[in-house]
Amino acid sequence: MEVRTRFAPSPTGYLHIGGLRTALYAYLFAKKNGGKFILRIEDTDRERLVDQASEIIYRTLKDTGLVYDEGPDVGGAYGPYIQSERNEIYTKYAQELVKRGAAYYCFCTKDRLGELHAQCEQNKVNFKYDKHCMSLSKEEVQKKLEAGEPYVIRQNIPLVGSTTYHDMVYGDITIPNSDMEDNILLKSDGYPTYNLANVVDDHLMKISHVIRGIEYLSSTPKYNLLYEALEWDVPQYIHLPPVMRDKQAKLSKRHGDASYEDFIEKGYLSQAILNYIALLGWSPAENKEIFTLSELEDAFDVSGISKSPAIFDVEKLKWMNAEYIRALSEQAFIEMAMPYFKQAIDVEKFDLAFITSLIQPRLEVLTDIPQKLTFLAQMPKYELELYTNKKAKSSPESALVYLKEAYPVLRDSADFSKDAIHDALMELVERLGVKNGQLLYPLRIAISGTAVTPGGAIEIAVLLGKHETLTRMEQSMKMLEEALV
RNA sequence: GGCCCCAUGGUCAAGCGGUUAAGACAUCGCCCUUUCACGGCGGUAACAUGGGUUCAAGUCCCAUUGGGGUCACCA
Repeated sequence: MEVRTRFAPSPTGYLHIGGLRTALYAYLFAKKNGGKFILRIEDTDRERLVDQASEIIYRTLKDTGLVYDEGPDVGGAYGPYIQSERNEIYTKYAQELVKRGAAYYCFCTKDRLGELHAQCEQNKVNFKYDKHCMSLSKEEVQKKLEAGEPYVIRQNIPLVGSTTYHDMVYGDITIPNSDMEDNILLKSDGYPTYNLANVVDDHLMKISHVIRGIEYLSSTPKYNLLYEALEWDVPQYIHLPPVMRDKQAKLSKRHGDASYEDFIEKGYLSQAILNYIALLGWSPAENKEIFTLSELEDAFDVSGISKSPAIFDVEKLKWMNAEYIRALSEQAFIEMAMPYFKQAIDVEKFDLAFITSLIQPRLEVLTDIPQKLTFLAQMPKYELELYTNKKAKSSPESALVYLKEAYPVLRDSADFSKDAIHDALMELVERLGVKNGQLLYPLRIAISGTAVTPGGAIEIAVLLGKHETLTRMEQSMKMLEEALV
């Protein structure tokens, strides 16, 4: 039988990191097994719909490379793939379930349900619908229906016994039937609830493996009762442990936790995010961490899925992101970095390839680029104390001495290439009989005005060019002279 | 609270009855070095607790504790 998995988000906002991981695993499982990956939009809750949320889902899946074989915007043989367009189907099966005695019409008002709730609370017992409307005769039901009374259709759960199923990661799960409720399958607005819709759709769309969050682990027996009532084959189940923000709380929109798009905005690479979340709750058979999507497709296996919650660790994501940034080709890096370059410098004035060679290995996120380059656009005001560095044996006094030595060397250097400057300055170092740092450290400060720069004095001088380098040195020497009088 | 699930360093995790209990991130130290990174080398750091089973338990069973999930006309 062909493997078919699905990702079935509800369009209530951006795509959350946990949701993305679920999509990833469903995608990987399908690809690993030569199957199909399907996208289905679950928009039966008309009140929680968020405009454009579906488009965000399509876009994110495309950006990350999680290409779905069937879906609302790409079509397929089992559509429509948007639940709100499938209402007749759900109604039909809800009625079929009633016919088979697995469901029943319920006309209870909100008021009566409220009373029931209150009673249960008073008696300190768990609320459970009391099957009140099950006692209605066919004729009574028919009469109410004809009178246009609002109704829902509820699942008829057996009062005794228990239901067991096998989950591919959690093993056998058994739930006493008495702990399940007669949930609503079809709402009074005519839309189905998840309880009905997921079963009907997964069956009709021939989903072989249901991959979803652990929040469904204990309600799955209810769905299986529905499959059985309809005489349908129950799919395989793969429930996934949650992605946590910390030990206590799940990653959630409500707490302002970052979404996929937030991470992109913060300078993370799509593939780094994907790679990182792949490892959150799953570990490969071989001891390896950096994977391309297609490598993941190959390596993914259910046996590596963990059962316990995984805490999202931004520090590790940062490290992985840095790995991905470093692995970028020069051209690819420049392309991705361009918007950030433009924030800090005039890109026409600088050798971007050279900047790339300096900055690429020093980056964790793309958004760090501007602050690392601002000193190039304009010489910052700086404190004399910057010249003090114990390891380089540098002080404001020594700085002035060596700057005065370096100035003519640079001024007279016809060739201002990296090699030429390097050789000229090294010659000077040798002539003076000092350590590299004694000369180069203050030079770097003098032309950058910055404690930490991507690259040393020589690289920065090259970047700045001869004219700007000499101008900055003159200014710095002047400042030192005035301060050291 | 009922029911279900889970439990190895700060974090992700390997381990599937016999190991000096991997690896990665983070952290610390050293080396490299003109700052900062990168890179290299090394260190600190874990089987929640108590009972069993067994010649032998991180690995199996039970309990306790802790954590998560669920108990909607939400998914």
